[in-house]
Amino acid sequence: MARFKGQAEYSVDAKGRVAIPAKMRSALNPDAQGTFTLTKGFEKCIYAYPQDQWKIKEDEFSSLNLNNRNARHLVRMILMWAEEVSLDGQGRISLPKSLSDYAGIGEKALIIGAMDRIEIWDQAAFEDYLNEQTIDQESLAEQVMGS
Amino acid sequence: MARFKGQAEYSVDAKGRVAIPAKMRSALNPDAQGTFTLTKGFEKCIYAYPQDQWKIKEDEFSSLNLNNRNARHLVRMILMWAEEVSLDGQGRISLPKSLSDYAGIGEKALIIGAMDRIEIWDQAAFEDYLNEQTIDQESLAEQVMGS
DNA sequence: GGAATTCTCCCCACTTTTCCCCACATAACC
DNA sequence: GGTTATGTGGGGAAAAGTGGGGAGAATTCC
Repeated sequence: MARFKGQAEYSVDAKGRVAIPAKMRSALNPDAQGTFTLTKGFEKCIYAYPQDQWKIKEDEFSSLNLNNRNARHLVRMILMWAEEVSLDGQGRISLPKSLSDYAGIGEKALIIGAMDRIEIWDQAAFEDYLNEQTIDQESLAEQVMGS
Repeated sequence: MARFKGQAEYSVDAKGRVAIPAKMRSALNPDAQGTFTLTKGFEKCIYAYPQDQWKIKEDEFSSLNLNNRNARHLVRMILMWAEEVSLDGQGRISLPKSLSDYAGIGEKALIIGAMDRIEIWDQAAFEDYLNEQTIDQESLAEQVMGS
């Protein structure tokens, strides 16, 4: 499994393209064939799953009980925003308008590696997100990971 | 497991490179392949985990439930600052700008061995840290390690 | 239905950064 | 005292990031 980490601030050009950092590209599983599935993040950002990881997600969805109304809704919401994109010769992807609007992405994007996915944030939106977090990292670590 | 100890004061060159003390290099597990993952320390310093140690950390993260908002935030905060670096032919690593800014690293860095990781401090910042510590080492030992 | 326009994708070119290698100085060791 | 290992500095090749032009497909408009 590809494990992404690190951050980078890259510019979004007039055509809506962003480069994926070389370090993350090299962490990609060859199976992913330079293809990502983009979708809405839970926070105000875009999630980019490499193709091989997305397959696993899809399997999870199909294993849900779709007789349950909430499950149906969740899957619908996730899939309706999902879009497949590929790296161009320069290692960039182009962001679909609907998603970049949702994340409020302007001229500068923040690319963050987060384990099995890459997150794409607008720089200012990410700062807002940080300011919203009231709990400090030390207490959080204690709470989430145990003592 | 590699166990680092000792300290050394090394200079940071114009390209942001610092040497890792030969003693610590030789304490490295061959599995680490001369590669470290650097990340933000809780104090104002950089943590450097050898690759084999970092793998263990990552396994912990991936076992967390990422449907939980706090867990997502924690993983994001930790991983976004994580960066992989390798020793060059001269036994140096180059410090990413984001991390050396955070730790306030100038021309002189203090390298400290701390069990499973190496800590990289700015010399002046470390002195400040020492001055902030009000409790003396003896009482601290008593408090932390028991009688 | 055909022409014009827009959009998408692929390719080329330039700039900056990164990485690798070589060279020297100092210190440790035999 | 000579030799080896360690720390420091810098030059140059290669890769990464950025921007833009142009062919082809899709869409719109008349």
